[in-house]
Amino acid sequence: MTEPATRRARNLVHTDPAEVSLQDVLDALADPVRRSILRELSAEPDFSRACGTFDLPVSKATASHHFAVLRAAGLLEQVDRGSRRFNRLRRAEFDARFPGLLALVLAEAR
Amino acid sequence: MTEPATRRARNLVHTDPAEVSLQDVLDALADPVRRSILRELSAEPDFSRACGTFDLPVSKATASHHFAVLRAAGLLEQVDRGSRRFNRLRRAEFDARFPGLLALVLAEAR
DNA sequence: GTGAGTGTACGATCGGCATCGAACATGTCA
DNA sequence: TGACATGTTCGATGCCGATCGTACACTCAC
Repeated sequence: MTEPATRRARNLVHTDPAEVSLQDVLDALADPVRRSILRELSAEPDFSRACGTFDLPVSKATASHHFAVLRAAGLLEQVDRGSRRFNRLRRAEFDARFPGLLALVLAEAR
Repeated sequence: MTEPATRRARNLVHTDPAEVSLQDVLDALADPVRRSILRELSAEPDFSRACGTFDLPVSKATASHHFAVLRAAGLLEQVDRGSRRFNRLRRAEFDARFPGLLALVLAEAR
């Protein structure tokens, strides 16, 4: 672990999937916009998509809120590169905590 | 399939778990009262518990609402016996539609 | 430095859902 | 028939979360 380079990165706090409650996870996954983020994220390599590159039917402010909820639920990891924030789906860790749940979301039709 | 005996039983409509959307299921499972119903139900034989026998922190009207939501989500089957309505957890059918999901709910601590 | 691009924080609004009491419907039993 | 028990329906209420516009913070390139 090296020191975070930028100031933004220092304020980025993550939640360990192992410490997330089922309640929080279900609340996070109950929103269709958030599930679409997870599906879109699962289709490409880790940290290849910044928040702003997602095609979402909501405003920039709302999208930011959804990313924060997903991060707090232990569903994704984010890193700052330049002025952008890149995302990674925490497949293994999350699946270890809630086996099969992520698969259901990613398999959802649409 | 025989004809329903009572009038109430004739108005009892069920939802096939195979036709339930992930959205509806997540909405149903996002409520802690509903999850407690499922857990309590899983601990005893099928159709051994009537709606009124559950120890829930809500009024009679609200409890009735929760049972209706669970039934609509394909999570439980109900039969009328006398003036009571007995419940069965649709383990196999639901697990076939959403593998692993019910297990997570039943394993929830509390 | 300035400017543009990216993302967050803040405050306000809005809609939907959980909740309730009361009335109603149904069924059982005396 | 009456009294009682079980469960649903109805209308109203209150709260929480999704949503937005705006302002702000940060980073990079020039």
